[in-house]
Amino acid sequence: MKEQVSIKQIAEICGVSVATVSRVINDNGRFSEETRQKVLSAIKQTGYKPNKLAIGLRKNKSNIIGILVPDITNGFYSAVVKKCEQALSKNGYSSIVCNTDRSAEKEANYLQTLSEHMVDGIIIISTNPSDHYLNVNIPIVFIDRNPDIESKIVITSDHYYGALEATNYLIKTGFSPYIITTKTKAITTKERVRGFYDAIKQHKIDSTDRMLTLHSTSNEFLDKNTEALTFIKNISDKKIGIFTINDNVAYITLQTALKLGKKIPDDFSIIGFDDAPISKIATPQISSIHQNTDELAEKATQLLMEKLADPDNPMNVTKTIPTNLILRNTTLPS
Amino acid sequence: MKEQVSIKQIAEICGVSVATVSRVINDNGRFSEETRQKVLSAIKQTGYKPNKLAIGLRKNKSNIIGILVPDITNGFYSAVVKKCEQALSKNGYSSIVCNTDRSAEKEANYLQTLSEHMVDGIIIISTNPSDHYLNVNIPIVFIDRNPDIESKIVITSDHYYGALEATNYLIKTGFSPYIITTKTKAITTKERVRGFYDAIKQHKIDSTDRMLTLHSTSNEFLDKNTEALTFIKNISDKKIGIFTINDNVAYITLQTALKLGKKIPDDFSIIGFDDAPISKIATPQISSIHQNTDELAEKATQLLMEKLADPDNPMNVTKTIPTNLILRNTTLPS
DNA sequence: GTCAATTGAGAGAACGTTTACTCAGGAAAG
DNA sequence: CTTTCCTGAGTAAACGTTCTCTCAATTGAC
Repeated sequence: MKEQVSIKQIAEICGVSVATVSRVINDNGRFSEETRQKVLSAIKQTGYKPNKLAIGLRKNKSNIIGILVPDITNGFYSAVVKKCEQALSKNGYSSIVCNTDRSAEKEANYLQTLSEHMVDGIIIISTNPSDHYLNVNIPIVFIDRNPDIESKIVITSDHYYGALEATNYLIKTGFSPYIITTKTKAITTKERVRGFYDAIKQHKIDSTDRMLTLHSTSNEFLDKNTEALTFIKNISDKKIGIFTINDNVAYITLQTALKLGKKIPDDFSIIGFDDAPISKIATPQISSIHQNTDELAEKATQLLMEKLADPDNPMNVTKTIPTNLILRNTTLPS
Repeated sequence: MKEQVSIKQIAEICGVSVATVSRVINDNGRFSEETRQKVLSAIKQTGYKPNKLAIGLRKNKSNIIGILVPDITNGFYSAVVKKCEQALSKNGYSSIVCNTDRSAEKEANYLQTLSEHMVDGIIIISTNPSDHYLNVNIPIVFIDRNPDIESKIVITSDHYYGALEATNYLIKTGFSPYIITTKTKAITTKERVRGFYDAIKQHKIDSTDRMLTLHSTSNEFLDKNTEALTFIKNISDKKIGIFTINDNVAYITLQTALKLGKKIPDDFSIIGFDDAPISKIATPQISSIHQNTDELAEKATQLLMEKLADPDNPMNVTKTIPTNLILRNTTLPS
C-alpha cells in the first residue's frame, strides 16, 4: 500500500505552511506565482488527493447526493437514475444510489444512513406515500411522488393527462375502454386511473366493471396471466381497448390476448405507460405513454442545485413534465 | 432547518464528557448502566445522528464502497449492481454507483473521485482492459475483467465454457454453427469467441467465414439489422445455428431471421448470452446462457469484505462462476 | 524619508469523532 | 489500616481540511 499523502506533506515538501497549500488548491486568497508552481508540482509528483471527508467535515458539505429508487432493475427507474447521476456528476456531486425495494422500512433506513453520511441533498424516486422523510432536514426533491408537506419540490410526469390521452385514443379508434392496474397505493397510479375515468366520463360511457386490479405486485410478469385471462374472457364487446397502468402489465395483457386468439390491433388494442424498453421488445411492439426520463432527471437535478445554492428559500415548486403517446403496433392508426 | 445535534450536545445534556458518550455509542470501554440510560435517552430525544464524515476522518474509513458499472440501464449490469448494493448494505456499507458509459476516461475520473471520497473498496464491473486503476491503492474486486496485475481479486462467469456449451448444443441439434459478435476489446467477448471456436474444432468443422462482427456498438438494436441481414442471407446451410455474443445481439438476429422468413427453431436456431430480461420478453423467447448475477455479486462482496478485514493479505483470487444453458424457444429440444 | 496600502504567508482554531492516558474513589485483600 | 485492583469517567491529541486573524515585507505616494 502506498501511503496516503496529505496536505501537510505537500506543505513540508514546498517549505510553506498548510494554509498556503490550501489557498493554492482552492485558488482562494493570496500567494505568489512561484509558490503556486511549487505546490502544483508537488501535488502532481506525489499524487496528492484532497480528503473529501476532511473537507466535508470542515465545510459541512459532503458533495454527495443520495438517490432513493424503488428498483434499479426496472427500465424506467434505471433510466432516470442514470441521467440523474450524469447531471449530478457534471455539477461536481457523487451519488449514493439506494434500492428501496418499495419497502417503507428500507426507505426509512436508507434515509437515516444518507443523513449520517451528511449527503447534501436527496432525490427520491418513489411512489410510496409514507412520510418518514419528514424528520430529515436535508433538501429533498421528489420525482413522481407528491407528499403532503408544506414546501416541497416535486417533479412529475403528467400521469393524469397521459392516461386521458391514451384512453381517448382508444375510444376514438373505436374500442370499448378498460383499464388493468395493480394493487398499490402509488399516487402515480391514482392519477392514471383518474385520467382513465375522466376520459370515459367525457365520452359519456358507462363506467361500471371497467377495471381489473392485478394482485401480483412482483415483476414476474409471466405465467401470472390467469386474472387477466378471466377478465378479458368476460368482456363481451367486439372491440376491446385496454389501457394498462404500466408496460409490464401491458405485456401481460398482450400475452393473454394472444393466448385468447385476439386480433391485435383490429379487435384488441393496448396502450401501456412508461415507454419502457419492454414495450419496444415485445412482439407486436406495444403502444405506450412516453415519460420523458431525461427531462425528469435533469429538472430534478437542476431544482436540487437551485435549492442547494439557496437553502433558506422555501421553494415550493411542482413541475409537471408532459407525456406523449407513442403509437406502435397494438393500436390502430388514428 | 433543525440544527444538527452533535455528540457535544449529548454530552452537555447528560452532564458527562464527550468521550463517555462516544464510549456508550460504540459500546466500547467502561461506563455505568445509569450513564448508559441517560445517554441513550438523550440520543433518542434529540434525534442525534453520528457524523460519518467525522468518524471516517478519525478512523480513516468511510464505510462506502464504490461500484463502477458500464451501463446501469443494461439488465445484466443492473441486476449485479442491485445485488451488490444489497449485500454491501447488509455489511454496513453504502455504495456509490458510477456509470462509466464504457469510457476509459470516465472510469479514470470516477476512480479519482471515489478515491477522494475515501471509499474503503471498489467493485469494478467492466470489460475495458485499460489500466488506470493501478495507481489507486484501494482494495478492488473485479467482476468479469481480468486485469494484468500481480495480485487481484477477480470474479467472473465461465464465459469460455458457456460459449462452448451453447455451440455444442447447436451442433448436437443439427445446426451449422455461426457466431455474431460486436466490435469490442472486452475480455469476456474474447473468451466467448474462444469457446465457440473450440467447440467447432472439437467437432472438426471448418472454421472459415463463421463470424460476423457488428459495427454498431450502441444499444439501439432495432433497425440496425442490415449487417446481420446480408450475413445470414449469404449462408447456404439449410440449418443455421447462431451463437450470439449477448442477448441484445440475439434479439437483432432473431428479428432479422423472422424478416427473412426463417423457420425458428426448425431451420434456424439462436442462443444468446447473459439471460437478460430481453431474452424472456422476445417472441419467441430466446435461449441463452445464464450468468448467475446473484452469485457473481455476492461472491464479489464477500471477497471484498475478506480483503477489507485483512488488507495486508495480498489475496490473489480468481473465482469462476459456472454458467448454464437456458433452453427456450429458439432451440430444438436435445 | 515617512506613512499607508498592498501582498504573501504563517499560526491556530474549528469541524465531530475516537482513543490512549490519566486519575479519583471504592472494594477487596493482606 | 495499608496496599492493590477495579470501575467509571474525564482530558486532550489526532484525523485532514479551511479560514479568520495576524503580521512582516514590499511597494507607492507625497
